Amino acid sequence: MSLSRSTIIDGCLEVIERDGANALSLRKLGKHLGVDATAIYRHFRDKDDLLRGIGDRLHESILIDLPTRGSWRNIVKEICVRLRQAHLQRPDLAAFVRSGPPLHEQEFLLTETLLRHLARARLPPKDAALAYHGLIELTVASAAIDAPMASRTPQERHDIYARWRGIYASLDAQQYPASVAHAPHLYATTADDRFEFALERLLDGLEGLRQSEPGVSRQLTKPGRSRRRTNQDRPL
Amino acid sequence: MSLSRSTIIDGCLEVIERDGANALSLRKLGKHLGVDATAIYRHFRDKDDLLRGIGDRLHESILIDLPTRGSWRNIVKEICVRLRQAHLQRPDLAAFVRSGPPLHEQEFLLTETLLRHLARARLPPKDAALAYHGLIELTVASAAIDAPMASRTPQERHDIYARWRGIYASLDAQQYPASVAHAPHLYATTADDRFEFALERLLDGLEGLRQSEPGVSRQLTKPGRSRRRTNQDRPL
DNA sequence: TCAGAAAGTCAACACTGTTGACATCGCCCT
DNA sequence: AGGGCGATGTCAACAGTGTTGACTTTCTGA
Repeated sequence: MSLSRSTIIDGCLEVIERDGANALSLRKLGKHLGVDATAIYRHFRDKDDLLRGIGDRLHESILIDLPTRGSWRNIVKEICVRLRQAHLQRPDLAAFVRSGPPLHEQEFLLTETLLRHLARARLPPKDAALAYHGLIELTVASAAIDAPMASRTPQERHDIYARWRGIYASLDAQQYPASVAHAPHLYATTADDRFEFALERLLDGLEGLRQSEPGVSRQLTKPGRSRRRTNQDRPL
Repeated sequence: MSLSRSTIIDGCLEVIERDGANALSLRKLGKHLGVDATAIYRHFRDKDDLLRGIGDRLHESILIDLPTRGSWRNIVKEICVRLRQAHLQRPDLAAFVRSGPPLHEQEFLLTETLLRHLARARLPPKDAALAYHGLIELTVASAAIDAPMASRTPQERHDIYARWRGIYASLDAQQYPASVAHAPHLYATTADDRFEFALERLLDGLEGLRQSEPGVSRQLTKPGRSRRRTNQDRPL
């Protein structure tokens, strides 16, 4: 039936689109492709390999047309936002990223790009590596948490968030004063806004690690935690 | 055999301790408890219910003996570290946290405690709520990512990380200069250290949102956080 | 052309969560 | 004390999963 890694992954995405990611089984995929389920094993070592392939496919969209000029902060943010976007589309994607280091070209390119811009921000190499890990973890992870919600309609999301807020608001004010007081603001914005808030704060923290330019007076960098607000960036 | 929700969860933790979390099946659990597998259905509606029970059990350890005095920052950090620890023990735990708001008393208490200390740090309520979401996401999520590694022996982890570093180090230096340059620092510390780095940076960023004490000269707070409005609703 | 590799098929294995029918135990009420 | 009755544990079975080995077909390249 002229199967190939590429056409199989196409089929996966169609099945996932239709039945959800959790419902993807090899037998169902085989039926969808008009092929025996085990034929897939001629192209992928096992299901993990297949899922990884799906992951790589989704990663392709992240780096295309990425602006090469602009503040390091904006570009890093853009990468993270896109990475999150890709992961939101396929909830279970995190399961593979989770399990290991980059194995495909797209992921290597992503790592490279991220590290390059962190170095451009004059983060010491060690900090740049740690920042890379932190950014990836926050991004991928928050996507994994938000994915189930992303698959619902905006109306459903709104209702669900409202209900959750209500749960907090109706707690016993004696026992849970802070929860009641903050209830109006919990789940009050979109999941994307919440992610961007955390991402911005993480980036704020990274700003404090930047080394001053070699030839310039270095009194600008404060040793402790500064809340310097350097790059005033426009929201891409 | 005098089964109960509590003793079953005990058995779960023992099996998980021995065979890893992914290997927990009802039949194996039944054998461990000296009981038919399906007897568990007399106490839990289904496996999800059982896993939720395990989750709640693990959350119990987070707040006990939590220092009540100390800087908001240290306490918040301690909560997050403990929360991460709890989640690392049970990889699949994230799947339920993921799916919703607090459902058990332990989680309400955790939210309350976290919000209280964020308010004590003089974060505006709206920011405190967003900070709460961000801290939870980073913590739970990073735990979900690191969990598979946590179930291995230190020696195995060391070897695996070394291999991953090697992958980056052996990339083509022309095409991936930043990756090669940073290779020695990638996966160079423990996952716990990487998490703490990201957490510290996030906390750094939160420091910048603190309001000055009412009676004190307020020149420390910068007037405008211009960037806060991103205003574009992402489609999802 | 024709050998040999690649690709697809089929049956089977060892698992998984879950359900319904059956047996048993212990507790409450008269 | 005895009768019921619900809670609990047992057993067999179902539908589903990923995966493997042996078999057959198809295609390619020397």
